[in-house]
Amino acid sequence: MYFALVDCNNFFVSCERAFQPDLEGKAVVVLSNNDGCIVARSNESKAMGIKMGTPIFKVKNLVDSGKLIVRSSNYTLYGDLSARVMSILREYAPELQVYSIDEAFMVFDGVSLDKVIDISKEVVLKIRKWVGLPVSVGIAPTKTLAKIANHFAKKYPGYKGVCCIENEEKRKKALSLTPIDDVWGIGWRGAPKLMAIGVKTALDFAEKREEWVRKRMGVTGVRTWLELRGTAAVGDEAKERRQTICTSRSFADMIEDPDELTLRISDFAGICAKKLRQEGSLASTVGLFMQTNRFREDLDQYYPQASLSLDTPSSSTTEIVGAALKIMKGIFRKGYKYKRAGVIVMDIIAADELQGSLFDENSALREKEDKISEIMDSVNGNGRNLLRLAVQRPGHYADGIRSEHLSKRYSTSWDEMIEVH
DNA sequence: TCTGGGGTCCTAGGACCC
DNA sequence: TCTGGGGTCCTAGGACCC
Repeated sequence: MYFALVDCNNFFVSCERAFQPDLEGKAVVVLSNNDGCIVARSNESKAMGIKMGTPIFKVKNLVDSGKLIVRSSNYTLYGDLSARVMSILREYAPELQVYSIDEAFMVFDGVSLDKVIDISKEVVLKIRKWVGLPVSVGIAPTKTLAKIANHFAKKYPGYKGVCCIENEEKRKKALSLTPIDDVWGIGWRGAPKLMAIGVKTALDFAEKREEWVRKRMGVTGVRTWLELRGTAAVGDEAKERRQTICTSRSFADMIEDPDELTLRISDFAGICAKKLRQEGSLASTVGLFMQTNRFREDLDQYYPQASLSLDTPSSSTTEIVGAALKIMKGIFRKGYKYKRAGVIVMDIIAADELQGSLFDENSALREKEDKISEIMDSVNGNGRNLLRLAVQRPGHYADGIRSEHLSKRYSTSWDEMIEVH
């Protein structure tokens, strides 16, 4: 059994470059929602010492002097290119486990190593040619080792994008060259503790005894330990239905006005309802949180949160929005400046699992609402929110989010595709 | 002045029950 | 006033991931 981890290099930056080739070879970063901080870096910007998560204002002088190029995040574009990559991988892999927007494990059971390597090489060339993105592949008997192999494939051009850890000798060599904080599953909090007691490389860690690991790092630590030793212990997390869906944003400005906040929260709730319907899911509980600006120590802080159970699991926009606003009425306090809020839908079940409740007097109304929601979905495609509930001001959501360096919607808008091709 | 968003899993501790 | 022990369930918070 082999896992081949396919990972797009500097994904968001590479997506920008795919449609704007003059960005090749330059230091480029992509910003988070709201143009807040850096969430993707090209190799050139990494080499300049720019760290993940840096607030953009801290490198303002580099931007102003033209040494660093900035793009707002364009999730429509990234989502579209991701889908193209995944569909190519599905042509080659007997089983594909999509791990995130830019990563997937191809799972090969009973396929020879030579064949796995050949396929991986072909995948690298094909994605480069057909989607325009550079990808790397790491092959190994466990996912954690595949991650490490992938790291080598990215770091050393000699591998031409494909690196394989297939025997004991290579495994030990690779682990001895991997710092403990580069290991998947060992976070930035855990690594310093391990370093302090002399565990500096992945190999140091893998050679500890199981009880030693369990005592210090619990069951998750043991899982990583097993994987590093060649025993697969990480399952397919993506396969299961999502258990919560959250839509949250920071606001460009702080909000005090409850009417204003009502509009934003309605938007978030509406997006949650739409995501539920897209997945064929229903939520039983709706949660809401609001936060003041934690960086403003001069202002009073308030971080309320609460949730509400629905009588019947639902994915209706009106019901989810209604619940979120009801919670808001309960936790809103005047006099605070809110910087962030979010709606979470929880206790999710499959829509076809729902047994009609005899006590649900509103089932006819509910059916009608589902139809209304469906119509809203079909009209609201492509990010164009034309039809909304009365409470949701048209186009309002985009108003509150800063996005000053946005690339065009190359892959999803006709006008802009014509412009490119 | 400006500081992301969306997930999962595990654990400790409280509530409650017998 | 004393005040066991074990089980389950729930929740908050920590830690990790991209």
